[in-house]
Amino acid sequence: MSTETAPRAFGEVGRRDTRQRRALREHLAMSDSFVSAQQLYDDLRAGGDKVGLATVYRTLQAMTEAGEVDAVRTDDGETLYRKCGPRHHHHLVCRSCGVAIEIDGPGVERWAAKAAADNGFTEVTHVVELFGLCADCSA
Amino acid sequence: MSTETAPRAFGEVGRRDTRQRRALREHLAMSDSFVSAQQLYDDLRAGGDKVGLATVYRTLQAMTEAGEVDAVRTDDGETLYRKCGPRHHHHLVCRSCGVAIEIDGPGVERWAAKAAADNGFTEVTHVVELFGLCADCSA
DNA sequence: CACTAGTTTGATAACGGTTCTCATTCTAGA
DNA sequence: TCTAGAATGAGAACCGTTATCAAACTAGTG
Ligand SMILES: [Zn+2]
Ligand SMILES: [Zn+2]
Ligand SMILES: [Zn+2]
Ligand SMILES: [Zn+2]
Repeated sequence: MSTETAPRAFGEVGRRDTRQRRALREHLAMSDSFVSAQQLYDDLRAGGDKVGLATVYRTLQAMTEAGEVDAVRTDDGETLYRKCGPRHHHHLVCRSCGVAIEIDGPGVERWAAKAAADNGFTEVTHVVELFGLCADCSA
Repeated sequence: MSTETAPRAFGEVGRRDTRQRRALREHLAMSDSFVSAQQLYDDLRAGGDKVGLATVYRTLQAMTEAGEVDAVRTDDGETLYRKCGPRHHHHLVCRSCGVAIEIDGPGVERWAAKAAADNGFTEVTHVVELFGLCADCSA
């Protein structure tokens, strides 16, 4: 017998619980700002955690695919990551400090779906993000 | 006297009318699909136009800043360009062939503005694009 | 038409963020 | 305690894009 069951063990991503993944998850859980992989790498190192840059990138990518974190692309091509709530939402992100607010747009979802249907498009995904300067950074 | 007036001469971008810029503009005017700089470069070369890659990038960037063309970023980091109508609009873009339809979303504009205001954000811009498979590519 | 100042071009090097490589380390279950 | 194989990390490779800078070209001027 001994049929293999779901291999998932600890965290959501991957099957093994490593010091590096724990550090990353903890760091992300503490912040409500979007951060880049580089930034995260620097922060972890500064905090005494020994992590490789490749691991940061790999884990972040895996977490994104697993839906554990959200990712947005900045105008200059950097990808920023954030631990978000589980429901579908969009973001209002500060270009200066990265702080983000989750917002939902029920109308946007409907609008997107209708536009897709009206034009015969299938497998449509939408990218809907707001970038600006938060109250603090506006001052 | 002889006060300098607006230096703009021919096209919208830059002040000189060159063979390369003409070729680029013509090519863009003929297509309603989004294309990458690389693609554009290959197409122009294949069509007999001698253009340098740097020039394609430079011109496309300038045209984008001037509002002469629209640009969207794909998931894999490429920037695609398209000659669009003058009014503010969003896009429904085919992931496979690049063909795009201009759509407007009055509700989206209002929603974005309200979210920004409600949260004290200033200088807010929105990125709202729909990606899918067009009717042809769906088959 | 000839001349020239200053813009534009293009081959190529450099850049920056991200992904790949692969030998070594570590985890989790037996 | 052992071990299979998952995970790590230093550095190389990658890839779209931008910078460099001498040569070519444009658009006025005389
Ligand atoms: Zn989110
Ligand atoms: Zn801010
Ligand atoms: Zn457009
Ligand atoms: Zn809009």
